[in-house]
Amino acid sequence: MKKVNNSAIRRLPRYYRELKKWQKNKRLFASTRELSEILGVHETQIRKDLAITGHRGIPKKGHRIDTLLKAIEKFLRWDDDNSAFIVGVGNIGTALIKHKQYENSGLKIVAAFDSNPAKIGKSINSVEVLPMDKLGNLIERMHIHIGIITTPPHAAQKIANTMVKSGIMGIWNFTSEQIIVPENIILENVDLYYGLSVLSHRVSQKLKNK
Amino acid sequence: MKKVNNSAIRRLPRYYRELKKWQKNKRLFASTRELSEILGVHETQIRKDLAITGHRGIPKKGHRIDTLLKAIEKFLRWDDDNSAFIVGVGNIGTALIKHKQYENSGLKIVAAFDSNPAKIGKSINSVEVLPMDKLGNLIERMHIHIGIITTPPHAAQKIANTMVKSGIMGIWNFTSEQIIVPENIILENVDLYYGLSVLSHRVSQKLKNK
DNA sequence: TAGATTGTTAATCGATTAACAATC
DNA sequence: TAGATTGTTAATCGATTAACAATC
Repeated sequence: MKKVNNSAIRRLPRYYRELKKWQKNKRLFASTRELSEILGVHETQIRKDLAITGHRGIPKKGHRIDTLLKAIEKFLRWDDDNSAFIVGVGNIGTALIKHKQYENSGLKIVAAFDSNPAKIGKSINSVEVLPMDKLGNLIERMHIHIGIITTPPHAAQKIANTMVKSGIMGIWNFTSEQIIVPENIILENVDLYYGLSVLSHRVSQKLKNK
Repeated sequence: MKKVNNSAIRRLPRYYRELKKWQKNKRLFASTRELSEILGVHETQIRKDLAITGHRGIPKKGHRIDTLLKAIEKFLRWDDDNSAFIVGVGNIGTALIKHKQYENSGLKIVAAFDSNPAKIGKSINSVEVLPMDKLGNLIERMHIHIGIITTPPHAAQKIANTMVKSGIMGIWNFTSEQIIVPENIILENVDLYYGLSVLSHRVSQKLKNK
């Protein structure tokens, strides 16, 4: 089993988004040098990252943008069935649902769930909001593999349990709750405040040295 | 100049949040062993991270929670003036404003800005929404050091320019736009979709191997 | 052809983990 | 005291960067 380079996988969508822009401007080739300058990622790093997709560049010209985009899509399995359910239609949940079409991310949010009766039955970008008690059943029936949790933290563990029991394979957790899942379940935690401590620490440091 | 360990700084708030919970449950001491088990961070890692705050644990007992919390606050300068302005009162912006009090993050959002006249004048959690044209002026007058950008991507660079010109020192960018700032400005980019590619890649991998 | 840009191997760097003496 | 837990030094690991031959 060849080991996967998660750092590279995380960076690929950034390249993808930038390349999409270039494509819109009718450019045909991209050199890692230019990507490097704009994205602030080391040139060699980008070459290695692109290498994992199997795409080959042409010396002196760079990478053909159209085939490279396809290679990234293929490598990240954006053509596969990445249907997901989202639970919690608050601000973050709504943001994710609304962003889904113009972020090229390979994710398809097919339904939303909320416990608030005022929200149930409504649609956001044609994603319907359903009552919580349908969650488990629909995961099973629709063979959904990815669950997104954007509820208040206290509700997160219970929802995760339902998801796991119904056959979800990966959970994308936006709450600050430390969710516990069986070992075979893939869990990605998103901490909105992750970078803040570094930012404020460095700003304070700078103020002090003035 | 001793070098700062950014990885450790990013992890400290996680320890902090967990310890706060323990404190609420009237616990007085915390061992790195227990923290390690709950947070899934290596025991030695936690010891090293806590060491940068200068706090010392007691062999056989662990760290006194109350003094440790204070030490983390002090190290991360949460007592300093971390007043910030936020620009863009959409879903993400609103989420950040609403979360501000119960997330212990040392950040104080003191005003919001938006270009939508329908939003101007309103308040979210007693944070007033002001018109965009007041941004630069108020940054200067109120000596704000941190700016948060939660607008659509296309507006981000212009706002960053205004912020920089008015004296902002750190920018927390939630848009997918690659903002360019002078070298002396601290920039933290948040990519909501950062972990998604790894999640969906691993889920696809798993499905294939079934 | 000459030279720009590639892909890859080797070297460096930094972060994580292991080992262990110190100590309440 | 005995032993649990600390803080730190050394070893490992993985990711980043440098160097360079290959090639369109």
